[in-house]
Amino acid sequence: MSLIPPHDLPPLAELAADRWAARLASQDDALAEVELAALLDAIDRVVEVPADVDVVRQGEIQTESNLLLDGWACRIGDLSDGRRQILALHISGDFVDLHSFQVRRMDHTVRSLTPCRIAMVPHERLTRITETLPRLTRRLWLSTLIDAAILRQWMVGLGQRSARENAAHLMCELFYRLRAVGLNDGLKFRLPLNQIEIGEALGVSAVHTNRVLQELKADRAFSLRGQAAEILDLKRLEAIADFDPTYLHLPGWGKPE
Amino acid sequence: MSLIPPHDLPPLAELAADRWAARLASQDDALAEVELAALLDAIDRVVEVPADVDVVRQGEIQTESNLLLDGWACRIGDLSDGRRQILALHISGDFVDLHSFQVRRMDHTVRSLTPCRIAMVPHERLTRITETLPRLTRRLWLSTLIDAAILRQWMVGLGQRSARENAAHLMCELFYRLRAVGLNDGLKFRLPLNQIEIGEALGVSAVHTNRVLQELKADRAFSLRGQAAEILDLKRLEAIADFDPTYLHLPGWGKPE
DNA sequence: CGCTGCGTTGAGACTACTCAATATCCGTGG
DNA sequence: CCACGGATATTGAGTAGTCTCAACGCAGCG
Repeated sequence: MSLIPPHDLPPLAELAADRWAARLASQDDALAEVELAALLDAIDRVVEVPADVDVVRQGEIQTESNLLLDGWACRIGDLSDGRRQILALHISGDFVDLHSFQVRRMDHTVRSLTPCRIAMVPHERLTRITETLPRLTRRLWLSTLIDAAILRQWMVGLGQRSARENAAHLMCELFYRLRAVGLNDGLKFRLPLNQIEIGEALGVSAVHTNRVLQELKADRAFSLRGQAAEILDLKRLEAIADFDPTYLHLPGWGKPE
Repeated sequence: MSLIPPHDLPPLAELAADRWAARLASQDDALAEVELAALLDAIDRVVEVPADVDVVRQGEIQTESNLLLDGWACRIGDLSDGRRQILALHISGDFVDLHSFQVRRMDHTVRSLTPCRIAMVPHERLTRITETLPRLTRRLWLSTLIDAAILRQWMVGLGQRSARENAAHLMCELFYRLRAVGLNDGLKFRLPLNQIEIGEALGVSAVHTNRVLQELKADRAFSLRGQAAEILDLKRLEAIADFDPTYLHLPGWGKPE
C-alpha cells in the first residue's frame, strides 16, 4: 500500500465524501458545511491498495474504518473449509467497514477487487463525532443501516430466488448504485468481477453462473463480456429479478427515464 | 392489540431493557443509570400482540420502533409471487426494528410468532437521545450492527452451507442467544416455529426441513419434537455447523461449561 | 511459444423441490 | 369421553436445479 500526502487528498476525498453524502441525501435534510468538514477532518490518511488484496481480515481487531474513495471492494465471509460467500460489493463512496467502529473484531474479510484508494478514519475520531455532531452521527448510522437493508435483499435472493433471478437482481442493483454515483455509461457499466466471484456472491458455482449469464443474454436482458456489463432491456431484467429499488434508499429514488 | 397502562410497565420493561443492555455489556463500559433511565423513558407505551400477526408491514412508513419485551417475532422479506424469506428471529430484549428510526420505509415485514409484549419507542425520542446521550446512542447503533452481523452469518449459511449444516447452525445460534438472556433450560429450549417457518428461515422447503431435522436427530446432535428443541450433543452440533459464536458479540462470549 | 487465468461445454451425480398421500397431535364440541 | 377437524409432521416418488469433474477454447503476456 502506498500513502498519499495529506495535503493532496482533499479533491479526491471530497469527491468520495460527497458521493457518500449524496447517496444519503434522500433524507429530510442535507449535511451542513460543518458536518462535511468534520467528516473530511476525520480522515487520517489515504492509502492506495492494489487489486485482490485483503484489506482487513476476518478475526482482526480494527482501530479505524475504511471509506472507499475509488475502486471496487467486497466483503467475504469464510467457512473453515474454504467455502466463501461474498457478502457485499462496495464502490466509490461506500463506507466499507464503518461498523467496525462499534464491533471491533471483524467477522468477515474486506478485499479489494480493483486497485483502490481508501481513506482511513480512526475510530476515536468517529467517537468524537458522536459526541459533538448528532446529525452527522445519525447520517453515519444511516449508512450502516442501508448496508443492512442491502444485506437483507441479498438474503432474500440467496434463500428464495433462483440463480437466474438472483443474477438479474444483482445486476439491477449494481446498475442503480453505480448510476447514483455517476459510474454508469448509459446502460453499460464496468463489472470488475470474474464469474467465480459473481458465483460467490450469488451462492452458486462458477459453472452455473456461466450458464445463467448465458440465459440472461439469450433473454436479451443482460450481457457480460469480460468486465463489460450491459443491460439490454432494463424492464425485462427487472421483471426477471422482481426488482424494486426502494431498499437502496437512493436520493432520486425513482427509476431512470 | 391491547394496551398496558404506563405505570404498570416498569418491571416488565426494565427487565427487557436490561436484557437488551446486558447483551451489549461485552463492550468496554456498562451503561450508566441515567442512560438506562433515558431508555425506559423513551418508551411511549407497551402493546400486547397475539401470535401470527404482522406488527409492521413491508412498505409502511414507521414513526416508532419496537422493542420486544416478551415473546418471539421475526422479520420476513416477501417476493411479489408469495415466496418469503425469514430474515431474522427475535427474542426478548431485541430491538426489532430500531433501524426504522433512520430508514423509515420498511423493506420487510415484522411478524409475531408467539403472543408478544412490545414497547413502542417513538422516533423523535430516539432522535433526542442522539442529541444528548452519545454513549447510549453508540450502544443503540451497536445493537443494529450486531443485527447486521447476524444477517451476514445467515447469508453465509444460505449461500454456502448445506441445509443440514445450516439447520445445525441456526440451532446453535438460537441456543447461545437464548442462553444469554436466560431463556434456555439446560440444553433444551422452546422453539415456537413450525417446520414451514424453519424452512423459510433456512431457505428450503418444509419437506426438506423435515428430512434434515431427522438427520440431525439420527446424528444424535439435535432433536425437535413440536416446540421442544433439545441439543443432544453441542460439540457435535457445532462441528456440523462450523459454528463460532464470536459474531453474536455476547457478554461472556465463551462457550458453556 | 507456451504459460496461465478465465470462460465454455458436456456428462453424470446429488441436493433439494413438488405433489400427493398418510400419520400424528391437539383442541373443541357432542 | 369420544369423534371430529385442522394444523402439522412424515413418507414416497418423480423431477428440476445445481454441483462436480473434466475437457477444451481462447486471450494476454512473459
